[in-house]
Amino acid sequence: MTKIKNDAICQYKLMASRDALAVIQGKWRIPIIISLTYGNKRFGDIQKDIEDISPKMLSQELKALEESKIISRKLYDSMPIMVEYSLTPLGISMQKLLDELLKWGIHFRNEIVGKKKTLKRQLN
Amino acid sequence: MTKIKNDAICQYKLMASRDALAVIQGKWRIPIIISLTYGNKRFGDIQKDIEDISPKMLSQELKALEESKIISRKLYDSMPIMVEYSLTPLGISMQKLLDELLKWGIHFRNEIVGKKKTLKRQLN
DNA sequence: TATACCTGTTACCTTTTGGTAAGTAAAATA
DNA sequence: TATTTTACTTACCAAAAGGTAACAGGTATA
Repeated sequence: MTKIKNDAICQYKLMASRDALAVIQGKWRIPIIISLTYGNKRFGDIQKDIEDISPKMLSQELKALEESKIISRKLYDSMPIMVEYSLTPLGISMQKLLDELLKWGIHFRNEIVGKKKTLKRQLN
Repeated sequence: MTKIKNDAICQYKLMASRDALAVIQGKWRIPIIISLTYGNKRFGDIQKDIEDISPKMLSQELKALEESKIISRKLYDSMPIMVEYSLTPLGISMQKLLDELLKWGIHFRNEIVGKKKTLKRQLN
């Protein structure tokens, strides 16, 4: 009986994880979201944060994130054109998930790669 | 100055997220890990949890997770051969990350798909 | 001997993801 | 007039990820 209940919970969790993964999946979406947690940014700003992303991939992934309602795009009709990207409330709601991802990424690096954590203090 | 510090933290976080993503990436690894949080399991058990995974993919991803030290494989020399997979301490250390991933997945589904959360109570 | 169980493997193919390089459009500046 | 800036787009290609179907090898059971 507990087993059956466990199975149901497991199935539910598997479903939820797949929903989340579908949005997160790929090499660039999480980095883009992280970049935007440091404030609204323009296309070129994100490119500077994520040094090795090509304009093609950035444009493509920004569109996907917009469709998923994670970010929003605002066009300013200024001198040279200006576009600002920002996190939506749904994007902001990923904060804890991102924090845990980062924490674990650092933990993993320390365990496996064995490197020291020099910036640890700054991350409070 | 705060900006420069922010940039450094941002770069550090981007690095950590990429470390984590490299391990998590793909359609099947997170589901496999979730399945194993419900106890040690055999090849066939995991296949039953994750209905649409093929033996090829399961075998391939189990190997990858073993190499990343997330899971371990134990062979029992019994009647029909028996192999048991379990989470290592490093795998167990993903629990909070998984919890947040699941929480967000449910949140996302409620926001976007608009479905009701019937199993919510059972997930404490 | 034949069949079933368990844990995979192999070959082959399709789809998705990502990379490179070049180009575009509209306005402002030299 | 030519160049710069911003924000992309397009065409083309390579690599990675994933799917399908069949098979394998060892043990136990009918």
